[in-house]
Amino acid sequence: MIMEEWFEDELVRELLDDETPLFMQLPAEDNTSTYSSSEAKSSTCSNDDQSVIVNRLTSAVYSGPTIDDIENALSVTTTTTTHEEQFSQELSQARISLLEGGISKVENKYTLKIKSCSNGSMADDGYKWRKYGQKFIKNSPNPRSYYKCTNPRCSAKKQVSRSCEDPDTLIITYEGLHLHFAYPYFLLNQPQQQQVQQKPPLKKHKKDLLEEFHEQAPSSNCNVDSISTTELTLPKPAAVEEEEEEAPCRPQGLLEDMVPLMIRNPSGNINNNDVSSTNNTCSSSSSSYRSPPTSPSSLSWSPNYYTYSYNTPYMF
DNA sequence: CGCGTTTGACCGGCGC
DNA sequence: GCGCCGGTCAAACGCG
Repeated sequence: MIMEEWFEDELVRELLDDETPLFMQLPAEDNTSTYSSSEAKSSTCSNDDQSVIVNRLTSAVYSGPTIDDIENALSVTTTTTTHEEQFSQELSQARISLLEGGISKVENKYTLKIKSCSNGSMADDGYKWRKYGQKFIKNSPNPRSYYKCTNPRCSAKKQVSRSCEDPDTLIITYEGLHLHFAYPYFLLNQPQQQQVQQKPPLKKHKKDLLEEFHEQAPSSNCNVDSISTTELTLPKPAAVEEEEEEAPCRPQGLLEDMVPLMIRNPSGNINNNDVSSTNNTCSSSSSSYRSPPTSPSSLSWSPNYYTYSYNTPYMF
């Protein structure tokens, strides 16, 4: 499945970025025990690499690509530049590391196993969810809760249940994407937009991007203080910026943003620093919101249903 | 009063 | 066909 491969590559790409997930970042007042996403961040990829990669990934998707186009764009064997070759190797190596680190792909879902907070609330992944159901699962003493992304344009869902083996471990299964974030990359079908897209995106300073993001999401809550730098580094097509009002495509983050970021460390030593940071963001997932919901869109996506199991020594 | 949660009913898939 | 099970819906409820 091409799209699955794309998401998998995205996952690995995220893992290659040494960035802090939104919900792993400390509040502004307390960032001493963990690395700062903006300061300590030292991506393994250069800006040029990232530009090439992002261009490669995005242009392959939203320009109405054929399967061949996507395959060519994503192929680790058909890269033509040394940058891409290097990144492909990194992708492969990181993928291997992920698998060795206990992450497995099962039935197209992202399944995260994390230690819960003492108060029982789940990890804050930076999105606002609405609980729409709860079920008692057979052979499990713990009910499973069902959440939907509150963004009316987003079909992302997640299920939260407690592990039978360890009551402190939450099992969060993400289904689908926060696709509204990706709209800018999927809606550009017009030639001029495509042309713009295929240009290397203009790199803005992180500060500028941060300000831009704040302008876009003024009502975001505390977590906006620590906006995912992944989002910030993603290029925002100029054409989209110009047409944003007419066709609201405000980024809110991809599922790939939070899941792979949560499992940032492919070698499995996601503890200590990151864990301490999650401690401080241990609020209900419904307590934060990256950006206000926008108008509904008919665009929906059949969930790219990935399963990544991840059992960490998290202590929230 | 608005928003989010709770909870029971309903539905569809699957196995027997 | 029937029952089980997981997922979804929607009315009722609670809270700020």
